[in-house]
Amino acid sequence: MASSTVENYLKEILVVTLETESSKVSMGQVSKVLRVTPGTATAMAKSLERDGWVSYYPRVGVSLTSKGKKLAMSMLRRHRLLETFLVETLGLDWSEIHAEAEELEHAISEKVLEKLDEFLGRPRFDPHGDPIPSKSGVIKRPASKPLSEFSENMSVRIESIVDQDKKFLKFARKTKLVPGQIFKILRVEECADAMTLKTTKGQSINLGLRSAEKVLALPFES
Amino acid sequence: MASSTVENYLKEILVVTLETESSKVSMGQVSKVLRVTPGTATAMAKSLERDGWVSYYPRVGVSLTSKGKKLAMSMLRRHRLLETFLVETLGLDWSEIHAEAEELEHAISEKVLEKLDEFLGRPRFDPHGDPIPSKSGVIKRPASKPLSEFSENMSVRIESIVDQDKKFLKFARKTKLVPGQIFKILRVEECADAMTLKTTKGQSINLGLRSAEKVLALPFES
DNA sequence: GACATAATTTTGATTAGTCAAAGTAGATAT
DNA sequence: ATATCTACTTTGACTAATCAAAATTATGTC
Repeated sequence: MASSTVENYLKEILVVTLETESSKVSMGQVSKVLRVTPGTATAMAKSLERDGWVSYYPRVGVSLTSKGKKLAMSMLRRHRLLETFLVETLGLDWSEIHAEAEELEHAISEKVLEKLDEFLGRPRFDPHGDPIPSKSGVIKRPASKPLSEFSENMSVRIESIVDQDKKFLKFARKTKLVPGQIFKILRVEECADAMTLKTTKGQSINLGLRSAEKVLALPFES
Repeated sequence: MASSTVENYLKEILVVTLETESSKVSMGQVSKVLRVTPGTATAMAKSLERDGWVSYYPRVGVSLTSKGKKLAMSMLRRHRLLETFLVETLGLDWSEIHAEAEELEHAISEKVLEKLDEFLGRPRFDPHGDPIPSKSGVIKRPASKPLSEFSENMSVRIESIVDQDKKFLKFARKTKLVPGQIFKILRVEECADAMTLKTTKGQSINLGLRSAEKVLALPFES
């Protein structure tokens, strides 16, 4: 049985792996995402390796074993299903579900999760638009890319918000910058580090490119 | 912040306090309900006292401080609301909800609990018929008593099942020995350690007195 | 009152997870 | 190629929670 600490390490290692698209995650990254000192991350890497969750390459980083990946995927599934439940069923605010799911995901059993999945109608995406891994651990990542990479005059459909920063999430919500919404890219000003979007209803939003990197979208054919 | 171990100790101490109706709980009882060795219970009693959750009287036992009682009540509330949710909303089996709620109760926040309470329509009793403490920690214990203490020819209304044993819960469910049901006590045979009940529909059930002690009921005036 | 028994406490040890601070190894720059 | 900087590892220490087994204290019996 993995402790919830182990579950957290594995989940975060998986998330970083998916984000960076490189199989090894450095101890620096691990210690940063888990908010522990580097020494702690190293110590943990060793015991994760001892228990067969990861391979540890000193001074390079860790990569998930298949056993580790399986558990990490299952954690991601729990997390995203719980977030869906918290928003859809209980009506919690979008900006607070992450922390809540973070706690609950370690306590919910496979059995309850299965019932919850059924109750929710087996959703395939969470409220952020991120895909929910299937029971067998398969995850379909749609070919979305950051808003910052689209060019002027394209229409896009928001897919997900990568960032978990509370303030940004609140802003995103207020401006309807949420999964499913359609926008047209009015202007992209590389030199001014900004872009302008327009909703289908004509409202326009100014977005720094830094923030635009955090919003994934698909091209939208109208 | 109390660890979930502390939460468990306090909750179980509260449950024993309510059951035995005496304010001090001996270390023997504590070590039994929490399935730890006596030495562990003693060590824990000291640190619970250090942190202001209980008063510890060496060689006598512990009693909850008001701070400890408050947290313990809140745990009981979480537990019972979660059990209600697991049965009512997710349709889990009566016999498996206890263990599930035991895990989830440490992970659910006040905010989510509040939303859950609202979603469930602010129930006042859990699926076992046990009262759910209010947010402020008030609990109404109905004046029910064990089936074994009723006499022949009385009609009773089942209030709750004290035991958490899986097999017994399954049996209880099958024979409709569940909260709300009405039975007539046909016979009580102290010497044979058994009693016979009859449902309103005429079916009869044989119950050992040992088991009858675990079923609480109220006299029922028809 | 002395002795056996049961309950409780002490003691010594272990594991998981953590930090601070000192040490080491690679990469980078001059 | 040497010095420096940064990332990583090691070391030593701490807390929470636990157990096993020895020591202690009540309790009840004769």
